[in-house]
Amino acid sequence: MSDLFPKKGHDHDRCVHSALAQAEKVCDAENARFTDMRRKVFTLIWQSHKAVTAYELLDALTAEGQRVQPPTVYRALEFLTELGLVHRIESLNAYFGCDRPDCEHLGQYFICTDCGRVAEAVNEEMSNAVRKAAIGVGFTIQATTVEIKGLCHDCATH
Amino acid sequence: MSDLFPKKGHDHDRCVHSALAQAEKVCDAENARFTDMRRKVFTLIWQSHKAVTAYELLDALTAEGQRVQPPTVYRALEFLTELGLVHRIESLNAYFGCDRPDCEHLGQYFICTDCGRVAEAVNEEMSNAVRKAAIGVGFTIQATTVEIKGLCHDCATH
DNA sequence: CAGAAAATGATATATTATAACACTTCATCA
DNA sequence: TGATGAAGTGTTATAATATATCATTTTCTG
Ligand SMILES: [Zn+2]
Ligand SMILES: [Zn+2]
Ligand SMILES: [Zn+2]
Ligand SMILES: [Zn+2]
Repeated sequence: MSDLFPKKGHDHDRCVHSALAQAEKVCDAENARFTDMRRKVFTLIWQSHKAVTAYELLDALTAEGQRVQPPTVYRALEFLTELGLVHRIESLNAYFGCDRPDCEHLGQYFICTDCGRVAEAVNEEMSNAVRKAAIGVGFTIQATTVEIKGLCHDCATH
Repeated sequence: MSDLFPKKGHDHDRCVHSALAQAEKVCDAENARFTDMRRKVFTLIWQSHKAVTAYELLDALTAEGQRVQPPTVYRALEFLTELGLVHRIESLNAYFGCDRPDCEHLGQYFICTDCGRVAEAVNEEMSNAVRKAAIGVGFTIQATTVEIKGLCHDCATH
């Protein structure tokens, strides 16, 4: 069994650090500005491996002393999702940080209903099955979302 | 290529009629009451093969002379979705009628971004791929949603 | 028919998201 | 370097989606 969800007690600061570094790189490559606000929102999203709602981010910013309004958060989220640094989980109305922003995004997510963590899958077999199903019915794919809810290995076994 | 979306100019009254008959049967089998309000909401959802929002239903009911409040619509939707007569499309916050309420629901949907129609797929290969991916990462599935957006065959070729 | 359960009505409010316009910051180039 | 336009953020208002709570009505059961 491959590791999809990070191990308990992993060095999460390292996740955040690495995510920030990758984000810098992506922004740089895209000539996009990784402004203070965007960095703050991005960092807040990366506080955990859970998906976080726009208003949770708003509250967190307020708690930090920043008094921002919804549009500010939604603009940052729009920027980050368009660059693929953050993904939106439709069934949760929530956002979480992509840990491989440089890879192709297949839109496949495992969502643990117990611990709340989200993990992105990159599974060719699923993509192929979707593609094949589409061809079979004459459908031209623009975007696909696969949201799989259940129990992560940790939660299922503890 | 198999037909997934109904043909243009098909006899939609027949879709509605058949859907109502199936719904009656399901409710009967489940000892669930297919009340006037539930039937009205169900019928409104079946006015097209598109997904429809709760507030569109509310407006339609109002236009019919019924002055109902949001909870009334949401209750009907909850009832119908729990019985599998209606499905919720997460990425649209909208609901559409299941045309095979007696089959297993795999949660696979094709959504045409041009004409707005939704079609439910029942594709074992996709399900198997999802199941296999989950096993591969030690994930216990509770529910899966596959929402595929793009162009239906009609819209792609016209 | 009485009493309990289920469904709906009604009011209020919570949650999620966007429109519109003003102001500030930043990149660019004359 | 400083005018200029584009990009980003602030601010206010409001739209769109969804639920909590309690009152009333309808239906079922005995
Ligand atoms: Zn981590
Ligand atoms: Zn978990
Ligand atoms: Zn039809
Ligand atoms: Zn179409």
